[in-house]
Amino acid sequence: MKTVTMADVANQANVSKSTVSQYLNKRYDYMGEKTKIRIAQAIEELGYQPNIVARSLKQKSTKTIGVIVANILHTFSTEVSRAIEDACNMEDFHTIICNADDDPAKEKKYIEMLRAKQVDGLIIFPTGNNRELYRKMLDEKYPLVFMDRPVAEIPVSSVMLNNEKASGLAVNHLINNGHRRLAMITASTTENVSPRVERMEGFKKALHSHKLPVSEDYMKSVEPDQVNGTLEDMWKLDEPPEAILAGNDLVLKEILQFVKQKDLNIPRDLSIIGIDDVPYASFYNPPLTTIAQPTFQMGTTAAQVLLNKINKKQPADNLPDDRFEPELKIRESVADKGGVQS
Amino acid sequence: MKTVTMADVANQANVSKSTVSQYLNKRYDYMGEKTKIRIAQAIEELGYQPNIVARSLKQKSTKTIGVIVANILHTFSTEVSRAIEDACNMEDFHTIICNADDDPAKEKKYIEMLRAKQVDGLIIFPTGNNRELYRKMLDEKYPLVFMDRPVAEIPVSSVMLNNEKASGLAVNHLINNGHRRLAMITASTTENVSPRVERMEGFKKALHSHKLPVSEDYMKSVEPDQVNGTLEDMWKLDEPPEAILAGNDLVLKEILQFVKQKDLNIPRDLSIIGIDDVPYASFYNPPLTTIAQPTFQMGTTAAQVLLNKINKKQPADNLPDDRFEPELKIRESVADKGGVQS
DNA sequence: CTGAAAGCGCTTACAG
DNA sequence: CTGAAAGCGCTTACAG
Repeated sequence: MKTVTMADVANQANVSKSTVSQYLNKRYDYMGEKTKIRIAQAIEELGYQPNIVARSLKQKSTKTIGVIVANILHTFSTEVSRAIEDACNMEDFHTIICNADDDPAKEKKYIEMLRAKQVDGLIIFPTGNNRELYRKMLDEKYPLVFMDRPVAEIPVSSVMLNNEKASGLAVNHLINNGHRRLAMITASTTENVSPRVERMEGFKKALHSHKLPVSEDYMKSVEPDQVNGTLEDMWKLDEPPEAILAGNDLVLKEILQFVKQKDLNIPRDLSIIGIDDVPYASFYNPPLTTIAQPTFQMGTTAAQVLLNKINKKQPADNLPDDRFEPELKIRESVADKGGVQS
Repeated sequence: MKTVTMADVANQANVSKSTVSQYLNKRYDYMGEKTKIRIAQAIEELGYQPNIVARSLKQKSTKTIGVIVANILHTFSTEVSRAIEDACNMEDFHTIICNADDDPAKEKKYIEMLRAKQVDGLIIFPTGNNRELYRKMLDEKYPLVFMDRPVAEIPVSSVMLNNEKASGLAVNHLINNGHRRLAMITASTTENVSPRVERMEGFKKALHSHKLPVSEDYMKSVEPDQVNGTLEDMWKLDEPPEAILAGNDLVLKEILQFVKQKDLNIPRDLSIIGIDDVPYASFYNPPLTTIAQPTFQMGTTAAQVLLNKINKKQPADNLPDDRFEPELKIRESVADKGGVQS
């Protein structure tokens, strides 16, 4: 299994390595027709495949980018990653996806590993706790874009959802259908993960603007494994909520499990809206009303912004953060209690 | 952003590049204590990060493997991929995942791309239509393992499910619960994709062994977008099936959609079992009885077999194909019609 | 139109 | 205990 190299091709074709290289890179400008043919034949006969590692070393570009996802278990992450991959493929870039598992230490390890592998740029769903590292990359002008979350004081372009609006859309829909006692559960906000904070804020604001009371008992930010206990507590209240907004897909799953365990009927006993249009939403019983994120657009945009930075088409992080619009997908998990349609 | 190289570190520490390299590779055998410290300091001060691309070129090993999945939309693929990643991480190997999208042309492109990138080995969920390429890799003794499917006449170790047993488990469970009219739908077998064929075979055999008639009207292998039409046809029969076995997760999804559209009740009107333990199985309404594949084990095994080949611990493809055992997860989508429990 | 030469950033016998 | 030198497989000015 001796590998055939460019030198072998050059020999076989009776030209120099330089010429073979030109040929491979389609710089045919002054190349003789017969030379081309000889080279093509030699490549064919020897079954030559260029060694990209060698090329990368010389060119100082690997034509690949890294993406570090905070947590691959979210459908959001997988969908966005796929969109990034597709967009990169269009431009002949490859993609290496890593899962930080919500662990800043892992995130750091992956950033270093990917940079050691000389990826040309990074799209990071930041855990938020590697500020020095982010800062260093910014200072070095290393091509970087954040996804889903910004990082305070690190002015790097970030591709994000309009999170407040996402909650607003849900609250409006619920209120328009006659609901009054609305609850919301998000994942833990202890790390100050901004989408969770913003979604909760949006929830409060929307309640306010409808002149509804905002009760702390109805608003919880907890770890997934505590969602069940949290719901138990709510159900012990004199007035349990009539509707609940799940801050993301993992929370939704826990809520659905609780509903089953309590043998509640959706939407008769409880209306549900989930942020993230989970894959089973349309064929669940009942079909689930959700707030969809435009994952495809978001991934595509992130890839384009990064590729522009890599290609120096865009000098700095001067553009405003992109905020993408959520979309309400009305299905059947919200009861019609005779509210006003807006 | 001038990158700092090993030469810079050597200068700073007043040693040669060789010594720095030794240090980095922890070959401390004869290294002076003060030398070590000087090098460590220099690395620290300069913020030096080794360039893995350069190392790979020299060492002719990238410490990364590629995995080419037939279709990333299957939960099976994503779960197995994650297991492979984890197993590789343990051994300090990286993983690049590519999605062939059931398209042999894409598969070929990825094989070539990954080999050009000098990955040390490949795990392929084969589409089956690149036999010459597979053959070539076998001949070159390039480290390779197949997942999910074998390839006829290409004796490369393949990690697979015991597919016949998977169907058998489902049929037995259904019959034990008093069902008689059993149907099965799998994805298209036109490409001779063996798991689909084997699952259908297993279904037939199990029926036989229970002395039940095998009706062609109840056994269909079609593309996902034809599942709905196929079911419509079955429901026009004088006796539609009482129970249906979904050959994989994508087929299951289509069946569930059909059930909803026809407003059928599971399991009163129709019992369902799906091969692949889909993530929503436990909290669907009703919870879905499934046949689970040991995806974690399968991925881990594939990674280990490949890593062994790469490390030459294992000379050839002499080991028998691994067949992994499916597991019946009894939940609530199968009616109890008073059969005999086995 | 094509080739000789230098160099990308490492590693690795080998010499001392 | 450490260094000089060659080489991994390419690309790219530059010369002719």
